[in-house]
Amino acid sequence: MNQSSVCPRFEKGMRIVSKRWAGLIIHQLLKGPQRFCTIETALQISGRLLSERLKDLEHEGIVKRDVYPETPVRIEYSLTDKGRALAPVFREMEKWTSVWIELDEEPAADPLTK
Amino acid sequence: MNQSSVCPRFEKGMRIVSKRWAGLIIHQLLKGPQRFCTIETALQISGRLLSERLKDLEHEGIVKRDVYPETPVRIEYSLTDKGRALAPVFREMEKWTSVWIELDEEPAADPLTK
DNA sequence: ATACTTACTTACATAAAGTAACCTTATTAC
DNA sequence: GTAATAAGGTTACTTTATGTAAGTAAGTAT
Repeated sequence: MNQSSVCPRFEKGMRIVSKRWAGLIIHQLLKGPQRFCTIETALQISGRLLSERLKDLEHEGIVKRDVYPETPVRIEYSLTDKGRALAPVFREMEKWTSVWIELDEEPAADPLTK
Repeated sequence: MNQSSVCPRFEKGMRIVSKRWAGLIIHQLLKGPQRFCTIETALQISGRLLSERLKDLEHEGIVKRDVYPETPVRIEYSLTDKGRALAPVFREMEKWTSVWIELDEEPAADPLTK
């Protein structure tokens, strides 16, 4: 007895992409393949969660993990076709945020911006 | 010293919209104004969380709450302009899920669908 | 007065996220 | 050989968010 009127695929997709950090990680990887520490620094996410989330996304077929046995070892994360197919979603999201999102004064470092 | 390379507006927007249930609620309201119990049933979300999330979204200027003192009282939730402006994001998301999301067999109620 | 409906709240258990310290493999520095 | 550094994690622990169930408040309807 499923009362839900929401498309189950949409629901599942939303669960994957809107999980905390997942969207920002994908958005970051849309800029190109990157290694662990680069993403960690860019998003200010902890290693623990980045590791966990990258595993989730790899498991969902959105992220690909490549090991280059150089010295020191280089591990690059990139998007699969499925991941890259999310680009339009994020483009629209960027449009929306640039029009509708205001930052509450917070920087406190540059009073001239307000 | 903000090392983050992500646009703060994008980050903030993502936090709002990708919070658990927020996206599904907005998507649901894109179909038109609805009352509490309708959303509750459609999304299979608990009253506790729906109440909390609607308040968040109202606070962010995405959702509007209208009280009609009928009998019994009717309270309708709808999207503001800011909320409706998210439509293209969800359209792209729908496209992505319809192409890339597979449902793992789960229904168990209708074996003919597999 | 009692019951019913809608729209919430409260209280409590569980799960996820955040933080910090530690581990592993390899490489160079002393 | 021992220490120090670096990448890419993992473990242990605290805090916050989510899920579940039961309860409340206002306004009828009987």
